[in-house]
Amino acid sequence: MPPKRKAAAATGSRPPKRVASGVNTPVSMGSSDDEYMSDDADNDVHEHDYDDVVKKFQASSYRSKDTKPQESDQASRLFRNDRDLSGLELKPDHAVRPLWLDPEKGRIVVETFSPSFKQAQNFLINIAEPQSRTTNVHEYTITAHSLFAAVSVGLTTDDIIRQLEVFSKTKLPDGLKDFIYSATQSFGKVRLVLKHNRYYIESQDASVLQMLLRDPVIGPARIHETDELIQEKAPQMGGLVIPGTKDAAGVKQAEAAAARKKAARDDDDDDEDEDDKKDGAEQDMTAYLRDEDDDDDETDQVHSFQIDGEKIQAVQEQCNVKLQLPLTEEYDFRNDEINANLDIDLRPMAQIRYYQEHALSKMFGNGRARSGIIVLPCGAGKTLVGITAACTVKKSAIVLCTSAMSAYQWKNEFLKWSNINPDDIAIFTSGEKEKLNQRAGIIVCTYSMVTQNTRRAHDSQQVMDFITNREWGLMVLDEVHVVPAEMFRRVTSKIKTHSKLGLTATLLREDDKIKDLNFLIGPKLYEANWLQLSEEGHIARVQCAEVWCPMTTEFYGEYLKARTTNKRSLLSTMNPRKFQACQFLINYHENRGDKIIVFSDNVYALEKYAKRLKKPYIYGDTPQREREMVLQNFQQNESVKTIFLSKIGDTSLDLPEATCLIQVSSHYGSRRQEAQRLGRILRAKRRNDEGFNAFFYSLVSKDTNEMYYSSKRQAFLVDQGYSFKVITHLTGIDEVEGLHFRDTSSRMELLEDVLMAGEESGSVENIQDDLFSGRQMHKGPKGKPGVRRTAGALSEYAGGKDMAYIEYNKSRNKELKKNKPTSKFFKDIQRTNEKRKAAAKADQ
DNA sequence: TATGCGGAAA
DNA sequence: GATTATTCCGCATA
Repeated sequence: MPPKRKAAAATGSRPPKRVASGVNTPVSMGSSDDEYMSDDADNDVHEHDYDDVVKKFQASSYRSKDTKPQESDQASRLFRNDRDLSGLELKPDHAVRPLWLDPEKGRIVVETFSPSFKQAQNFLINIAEPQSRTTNVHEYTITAHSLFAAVSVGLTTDDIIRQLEVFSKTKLPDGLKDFIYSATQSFGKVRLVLKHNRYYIESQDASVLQMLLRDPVIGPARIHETDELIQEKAPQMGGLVIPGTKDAAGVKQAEAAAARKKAARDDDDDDEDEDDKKDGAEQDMTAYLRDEDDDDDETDQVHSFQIDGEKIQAVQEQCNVKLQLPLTEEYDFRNDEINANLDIDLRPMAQIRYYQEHALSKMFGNGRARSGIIVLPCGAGKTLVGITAACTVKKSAIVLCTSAMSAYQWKNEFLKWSNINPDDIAIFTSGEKEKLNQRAGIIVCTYSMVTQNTRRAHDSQQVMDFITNREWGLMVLDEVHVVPAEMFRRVTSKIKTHSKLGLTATLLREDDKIKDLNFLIGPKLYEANWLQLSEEGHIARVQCAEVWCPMTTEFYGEYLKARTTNKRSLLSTMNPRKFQACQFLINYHENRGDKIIVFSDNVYALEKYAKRLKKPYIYGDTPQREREMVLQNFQQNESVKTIFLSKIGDTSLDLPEATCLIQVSSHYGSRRQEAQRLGRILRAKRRNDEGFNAFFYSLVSKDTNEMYYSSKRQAFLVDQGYSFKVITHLTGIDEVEGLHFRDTSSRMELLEDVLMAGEESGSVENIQDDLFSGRQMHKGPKGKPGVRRTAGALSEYAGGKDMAYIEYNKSRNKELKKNKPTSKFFKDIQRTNEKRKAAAKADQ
């Protein structure tokens, strides 16, 4: 039975204000939070309702593991027929409405061919998680987090309900409605603020704070100044101009500021919708955004208590995940008198694109800086978004990136797009430690520099102190999908910042940590549609294809015999037919005038392919100088049309010349890697040429594991709307001049070579063998390719010995795991194992 | 230049 | 269904 909702409730009417006099005032969350509850006596009933609804939806859509359905529910489920949509009457004009709502799962299906699709999409992107986007139908899910994101960008509960109602083909199911009401009630009530280098939890409703203080995690995190809550006047706000927007470029600031408030809200719909004719129903839709400032102006008092900066993450997690009461982080930077202003503005030449403006207006929509994540495809101008954000806040900013190289690029972009004084921006990496003397400035550094926990070089310690001891206005986290990792998440607790902006192209990880970003950084504020951007010419159009290469009989025979996955993957990568396909494609595209990048994760294969085709290649061990030389030649030298890259090239290598991409081997099924590789060619310089197309080939050996991985990897891109063509035969491949491995003997030669390499990387035998032969390991990538070896009696001995070693560690692992099953611990054991192995090797 | 650490992945 | 174990890569430091 769906929980009842109190009718009077609905609209934004404010609950009677409660101000607790002391810590001891008991208060229940249900009552204090519930705007439509006026009667305290009903508390229990309502609390139950709330739980029930939330649980129901969590169970189905968000965290199915955490909730056990009640037994009564389970039974009733059997008799109920939820899939029967006959109860949900279609509206008479359902044909023009694009949404199907699944009441049970919080799932929303939108028809892309509907006349109001664009509007619906714009709206859905705010309130729901995209699940898949295919040609005719896109699928979204409403979760507590997606609703939080919606509320954070300024939508009210009513807005959400009303819009859903308008777009839906059916009457809005009560269950869904209740869920939205329940979940959104608590949002935006509690803020995390940074003042004078201290963190405070702040709310207009003191009773909520009292409730938080009784929480076993949050309570102990409090720093007691007094037992009383702090009370102060709530800040006021005014208009704001984001630099680089049409408004800012134009006339007077004052005028613009006034207009801006309106524009920030209307933009959402108007920009793309101009081409659509609006009927009555749709006009409703554009009027939904409320005046966000109203809420805050009504109240003049806020209450707060201080919490330990060290425990921020735990508190945030507790609030977000356990209590369903996410902490809002908003930085009222214009009224920040304490931190020095930074003299920075966008150069007049910098005109930001509409989707960048959209993204930024989500962030600054109410005149303050909200923390959150912006998702844009590679090459769509993430950097410029970050820079514009910094120019809006005009306070000290810290930019974190994954590599030293990208730190360097960030600095250059800042100098290019903004008028910042070169003295006010510094790079902090192991290679470069520039000093920043000003009161306000920008530091660009790598994640690892900040997260380093072991002893530091002297000067690096100094800079680190400088970073940790001050208050930052804005922290930009580039490639934010790396942050959930155990190590990297430390940055958010170490550095004190008022607002955080996460940037990424692929909000994906293969583990389930991505949702941690919700409390580590903030909700997702904006996500662009790849296909739409490429249709509009902001990123390149891409033809994706999967080339199926049959295995040669010799190779497939060995493939079936192979024991280790290692050997198997090597065999399928080195499949001569695949090599030929690669050669053919390179040949074909070089003649077309394309610049080609070939990716191979396997270093051995990379080297073989590149050497045989006489192309330059770069992998991890390639010295910096050689890298630069190769890259520069690729960009500028006509005769260098193709380069080979290992996974070194996955991220943050800017190669705007590349127009064609061939993937030879790609370990495993990482969707993120696939997407990021595709990103390498999205910024192709020639993308705006008439009829220009970039190409993305994935070479797959038939009937091997690669087939399975390949489909997994493509999942993300397919969801983004890319379609993969399958090519089973490359016409004209036999006419290629100098095609390798035409005859059996050369193929056998290759096979032998591969088998030997396979054994070597198969790990065990070669160690002994090498010592036996008395030869030094060939210098190469971690001793992989090179010296030839045979396996014999000795290697059996070695293998046996090694097995004993492995067994030993296995049991030890188990033992240790009993005591402390954390993955961190497990990792440490692995490390010591590896070390021991290396030591054992050295001993002999 | 070599070492060690941490991350990503099925 | 949770767990596993190996490989490569990049950064920071000595």
